Amino acid sequence: MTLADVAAHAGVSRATASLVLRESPLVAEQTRQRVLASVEALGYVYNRGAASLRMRRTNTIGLVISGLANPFFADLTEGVEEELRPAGYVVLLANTFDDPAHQDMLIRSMMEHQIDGLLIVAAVDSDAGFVTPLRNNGVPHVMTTRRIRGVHASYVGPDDDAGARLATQHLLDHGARELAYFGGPEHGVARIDRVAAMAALLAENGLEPEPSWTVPSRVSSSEGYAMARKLLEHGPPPEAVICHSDAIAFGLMRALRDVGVEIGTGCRVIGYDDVEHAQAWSPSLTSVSVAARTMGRRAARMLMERIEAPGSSPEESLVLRPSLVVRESCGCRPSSAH
Amino acid sequence: MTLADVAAHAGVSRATASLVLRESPLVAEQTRQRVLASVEALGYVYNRGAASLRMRRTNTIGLVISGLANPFFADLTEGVEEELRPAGYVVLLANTFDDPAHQDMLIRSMMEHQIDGLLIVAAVDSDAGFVTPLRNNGVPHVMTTRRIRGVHASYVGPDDDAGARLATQHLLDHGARELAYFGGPEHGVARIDRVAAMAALLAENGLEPEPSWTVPSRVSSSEGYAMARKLLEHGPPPEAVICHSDAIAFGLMRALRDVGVEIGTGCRVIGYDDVEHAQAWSPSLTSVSVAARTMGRRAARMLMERIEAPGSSPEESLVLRPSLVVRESCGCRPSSAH
DNA sequence: AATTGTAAGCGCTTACAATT
DNA sequence: AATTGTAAGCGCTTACAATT
Repeated sequence: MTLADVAAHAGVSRATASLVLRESPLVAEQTRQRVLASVEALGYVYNRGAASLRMRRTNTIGLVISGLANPFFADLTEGVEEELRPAGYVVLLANTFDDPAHQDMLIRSMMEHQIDGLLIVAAVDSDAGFVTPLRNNGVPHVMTTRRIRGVHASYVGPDDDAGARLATQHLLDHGARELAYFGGPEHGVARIDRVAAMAALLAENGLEPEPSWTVPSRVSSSEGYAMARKLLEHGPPPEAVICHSDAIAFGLMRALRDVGVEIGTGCRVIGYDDVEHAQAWSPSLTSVSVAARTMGRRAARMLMERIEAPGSSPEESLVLRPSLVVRESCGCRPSSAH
Repeated sequence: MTLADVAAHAGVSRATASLVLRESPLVAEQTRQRVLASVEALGYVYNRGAASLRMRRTNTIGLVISGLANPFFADLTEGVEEELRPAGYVVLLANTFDDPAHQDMLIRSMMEHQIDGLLIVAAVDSDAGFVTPLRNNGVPHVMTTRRIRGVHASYVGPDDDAGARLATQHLLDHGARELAYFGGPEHGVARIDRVAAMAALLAENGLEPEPSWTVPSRVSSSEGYAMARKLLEHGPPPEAVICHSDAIAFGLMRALRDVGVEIGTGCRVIGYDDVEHAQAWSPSLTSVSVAARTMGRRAARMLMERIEAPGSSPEESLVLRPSLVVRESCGCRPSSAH
């Protein structure tokens, strides 16, 4: 069942049939109707692969994510799709599980599928070389969420400096003097930037981050829990802690509960990402919100622009300002929790 | 940069070059090395689209998900990928946002991309006709997680009857007499099956579900919260409630807290899905676990088998038995919370 | 002038023939 | 007998020619 069958059924040439499918104005209304009727009658399904080969464009974009199970990335993925679908693109999704070697494989596989462009949340410990094949083959690409040291490519991500300052300032306003930045991948640029921003703001106030609690971790609630329990064996928590993610904050809060520290007074907690459940937790979690879905949309839009304007377009960087969603865990008592 | 270039560089024909890429044993080791060296030297990237057209097989499978932001489906997606990737498949992902019309579009789009098979978590209110185009065009497909009334297709999903009984029995063992099934899409088969199973088991004990709390809802913590708050205005909660999802349970627990009901004593709560944060919540959430990742793997495997054995294979149905992960919210006090 | 058809080609694979 | 090459074709699109 190919276009040739449709053409035969409608009594026109394959060329004409193709023109009506592509909605060309060159074909007479009568003929158009006839062809469309044949498509319907035969239940013809367009072969986009064949068309892509001929047109040298697949209308497919690759999305490489470091960990889909993280709701932050799931949201981002939804944003990407929302933006790309209406524009006629289809997304090829792949998960690296934060493994750089796997990531290299996936990028290669996507290139073999002739993607028109690539969106990537790079694995935390990516080697800077992962973009080389993309650049060499002129595949438009944009990185999002995570910056990798040494990689120069277009980028859409959160302003980590601003985010960390927002949280730090709020805690200082609460009168806290001992602050820590808890968790996050050790060499991740995000963690490094946020810790630096926090330290800078603290320094302006004659303070410095609590070293024993300013430690890296993997990003999950169970990791946050385990690490917090260990630290709590050696003494009480600092007055306030900013967590690298909401998941880590959930783990930390559970650990604090276990040892009888009251959250918001005994220890002020702020999370990062403003995940859906932050609101339902008790106490509800104050969190730095970076609007994952919006970020996905912006990144997708930037990629499309780069695909349209090939070669010429200079590398660009879009940084989104986060906001602080204030709830209870920092010690505030909002009039209504919801 | 095509295979022809590689062949020219290596001084062989395109046919030979193709044979070495496809790892045919027909070509001499020397020639093989020469071609591989040329591939390397030229930085050649295989065009899988062209090969697919010729071979009439794309090694691509479609995955249509009703809502990726739900961590349950994100896990499932990871399971699917884990299984499919090593087998040489690439997954085309699409999100329906539970919209049947959008779902129909996506399925069509995937068929145009010549997917070798389709895995689908159907939108809750899917029309039974959504499989027709797949069947008509002989596209192997398997449904997972959700069963749609009137649709006959291969399926991998949880045993909702067993899951609901597990939770109900546990609550009965705690001495609870007033039980409710809280939330979930009104016409969803899962909710209907679970409520029926619960009612059956209760009937054996001379009881019936608490009607005022056995109500449908959308699946999110904020919906669970809102609905619970509304019900709590009219009186105290039942002795025990099984929630349609962990997210709903989180919302419910928050609402109970707000009005001063102690969870586990004033009201026993059991969730469904055993999401990661169930463990970190306080109290930690007892939940019916259906192992989303495993389900994804099984569904992927079934699909691959159906692709290998075309036509012949009869429709099949694989049902996975869930387990009850007992924590604190039901009133148990496990020796260690983690 | 408006509409439709011819023919080549996108980058591969593979049956079969040809060469050593 | 072992290895390599020839040529056709997968299902489309599109420049250009041909027809009315």
